[in-house]
Amino acid sequence: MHKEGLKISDEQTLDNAGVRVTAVRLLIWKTIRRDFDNAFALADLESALPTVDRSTLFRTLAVLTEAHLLHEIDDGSGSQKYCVCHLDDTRHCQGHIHLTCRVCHRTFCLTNVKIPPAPLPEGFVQEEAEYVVKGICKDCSEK
Amino acid sequence: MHKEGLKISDEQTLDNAGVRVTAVRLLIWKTIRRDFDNAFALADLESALPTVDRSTLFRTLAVLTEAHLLHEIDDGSGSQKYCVCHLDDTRHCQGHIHLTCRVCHRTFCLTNVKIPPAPLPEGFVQEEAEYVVKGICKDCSEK
DNA sequence: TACGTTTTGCAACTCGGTTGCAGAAATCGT
DNA sequence: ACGATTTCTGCAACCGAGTTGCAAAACGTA
Repeated sequence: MHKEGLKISDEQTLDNAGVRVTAVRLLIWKTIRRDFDNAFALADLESALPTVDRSTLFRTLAVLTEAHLLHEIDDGSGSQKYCVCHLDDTRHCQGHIHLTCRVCHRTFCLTNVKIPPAPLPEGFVQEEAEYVVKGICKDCSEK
Repeated sequence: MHKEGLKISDEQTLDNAGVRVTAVRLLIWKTIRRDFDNAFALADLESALPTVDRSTLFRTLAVLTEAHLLHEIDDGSGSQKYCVCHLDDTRHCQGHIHLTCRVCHRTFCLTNVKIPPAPLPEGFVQEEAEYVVKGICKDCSEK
């Protein structure tokens, strides 16, 4: 079937995820895909799309997150980050660790490095976990 | 030596950590020790000490953190949390995992559960790490 | 006690996030 | 294609947490 090779349009991506397609949403989604390799904040999207209102961007990010097209990252920077989910299946792409660089302030998803389990005390019911490694990224440490 | 048993005064705790002792700082430190078993936010301290100005609390928290009497936790709640360092040695008590409860919003330190190491990509220089488990704590899940 | 230094309180401000509401756009039924 | 209904968008205003400049108060030191 369409495992690789066949690319679906951005319109279809939204539609498949159950997101109603509008002109503004399509513009936002295309911009995210084009401009942001790594995690980005609402403010980043704001500068990339100065014509669209902040509240619309905010609400659209919520919609895309809800639809599992984005996932949220709390990298400790004080502002919520988002990242495109790069997994084939539509299930939550949570559970991987994130890297954040103290110098360039970029945050990366290590989608293939799952969070190692930790021993929890009796009675605590785990729902999710966040594992963020802070340090200096390859690019910045080489300079 | 004084491993257990001998308790030092709050004044001495501050002094030993290199924090200049003032009436307000002593009050703040005693309040933190008395009222907060778990992680607390600036806002919590504010309600516990309505007589002291927010900016003073804020700056004192920074001083205490700098002196390694507190450590900062980012539990994803959107507000910075602090927790008393319970280790004997004065070295950074970082490196343990934290639990945060979705129901009661309390955050706990698992001081004896170190963050399990994760494989990092070539070139990334790790400095610190944050591992927060989100879920439901014992108290809340038993209800 | 008088001096220089540090701390504190006040006020104001920033920044990211969030909401209510009215107009615009999309959707639906005919 | 049309109006009616629903949803989305932009504006404006607001919120909470954090942060800063500055003058007054507290400290410590001769």
